[in-house]
Amino acid sequence: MPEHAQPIVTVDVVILSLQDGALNVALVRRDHEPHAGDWSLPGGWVHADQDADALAAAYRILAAKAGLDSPYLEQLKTFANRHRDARGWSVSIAHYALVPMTQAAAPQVKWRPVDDIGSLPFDHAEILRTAVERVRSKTAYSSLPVHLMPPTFTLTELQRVYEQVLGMALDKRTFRRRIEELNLVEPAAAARDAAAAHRPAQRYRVKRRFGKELAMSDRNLV
Amino acid sequence: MPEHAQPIVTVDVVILSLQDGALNVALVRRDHEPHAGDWSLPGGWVHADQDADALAAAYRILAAKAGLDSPYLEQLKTFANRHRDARGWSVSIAHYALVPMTQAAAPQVKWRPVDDIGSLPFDHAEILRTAVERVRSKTAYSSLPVHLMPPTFTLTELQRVYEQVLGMALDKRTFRRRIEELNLVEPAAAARDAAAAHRPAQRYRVKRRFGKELAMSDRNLV
DNA sequence: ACAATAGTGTCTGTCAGACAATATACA
DNA sequence: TGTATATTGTCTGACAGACACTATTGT
Repeated sequence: MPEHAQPIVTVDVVILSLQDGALNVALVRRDHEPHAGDWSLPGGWVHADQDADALAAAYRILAAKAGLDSPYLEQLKTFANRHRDARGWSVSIAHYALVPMTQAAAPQVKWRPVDDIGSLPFDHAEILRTAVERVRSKTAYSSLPVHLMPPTFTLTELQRVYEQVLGMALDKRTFRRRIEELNLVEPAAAARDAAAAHRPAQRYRVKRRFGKELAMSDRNLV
Repeated sequence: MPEHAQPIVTVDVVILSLQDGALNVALVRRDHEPHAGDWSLPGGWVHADQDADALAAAYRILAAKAGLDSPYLEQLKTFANRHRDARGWSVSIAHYALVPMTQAAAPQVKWRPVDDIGSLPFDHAEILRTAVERVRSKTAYSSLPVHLMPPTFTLTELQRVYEQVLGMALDKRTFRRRIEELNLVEPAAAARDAAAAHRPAQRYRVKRRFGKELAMSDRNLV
């Protein structure tokens, strides 16, 4: 067994969703010192007796601290050094989760735009930056943003979400060609937009096999 | 402080190099139980008193257990669950390192082709698989494999290394166009190939600013 | 018919891959 | 000159981006 003092191990989760047309992160108030009462990323100790692995711990934290479920949760990176927590050498196995924009969080959660965050405790600002970079990078060549969508959506709505995540305009023709190549969505029968003074859009849903997976493109989507 | 039993934290390093024209991994014999005497990935406890962060621990392990230095060492993924080590819930912050094919390892190191590994202790086979996947993936759109090269090399040699890492043939014209676009290498003056009955190749070296960095392409290299 | 958004057709410049032509060593 | 590898030129099919045209709804 180890001869050296062992580090503290925690799991933190960057929960991302769309609110008011912008990528937002879920923050919660810290229960304990240090930084008690400050808004921070939800996180917690590994519960060795109940968490099978780090991913399970992240799902537990997502549910317990934010009241959310996620169709896409994965490990981001591990932040481990002697400076990030004044209590000593500590390890945060950081994860990130995408949550559909229609899902309601627990009342203690505050959503904040990822590009307009004040300061966060520990190295949570760096963890958030890393998560947003990862999401933007994956968005460019995969179906990642569909996990931010409601159960059915139009292609125009999906394109808006890609644009909001990437922060840039996309060409309609190219975007639709790519989505078709990914073989990602199928028409959601009979459900059409509410009446409006223009042609209604076809609504789509993500094909079942991409429920928890990603469709990857070998070339860039945008 | 934590109310729950804390996991064990280790750092493991997947050290990759080219040997005999194939991607190889460095294995060492384990000192201690469990699996004492078995060949495994080099790893060890975090030394909270001397390692500033996980990356520093990986560099320490690279030097101390394999006698190597690496121009490219980064975090891979963290393997954390209750099953990987019979002693209990444990965390391995896994890293991977590329080492130039000309660098000699310590005598206790055994190089093994990554596609022909027997069984490895713990989940080291899975860690190795993940590392090789990552390297192949990054090779497709970045300059990663230059860190396997000796100080100077020809473009043909560089192409062979890309091909050996990816396991597929590349088109010469396309490859050279991409490398030029990356603005990655510069001619190594006056150093030309040994005499041979054909035109000698220009030798190149990696530009200084890519010594520890990667050049990324926005499209695929291959 | 008009307005507004959805959806599709198509042109054009760019470029990856293929392949050929030229260059430069030594024998 | 012949052989072998290096290096560069160039053709062609594919396709991303641009843009316009058609489709479909309510007013």
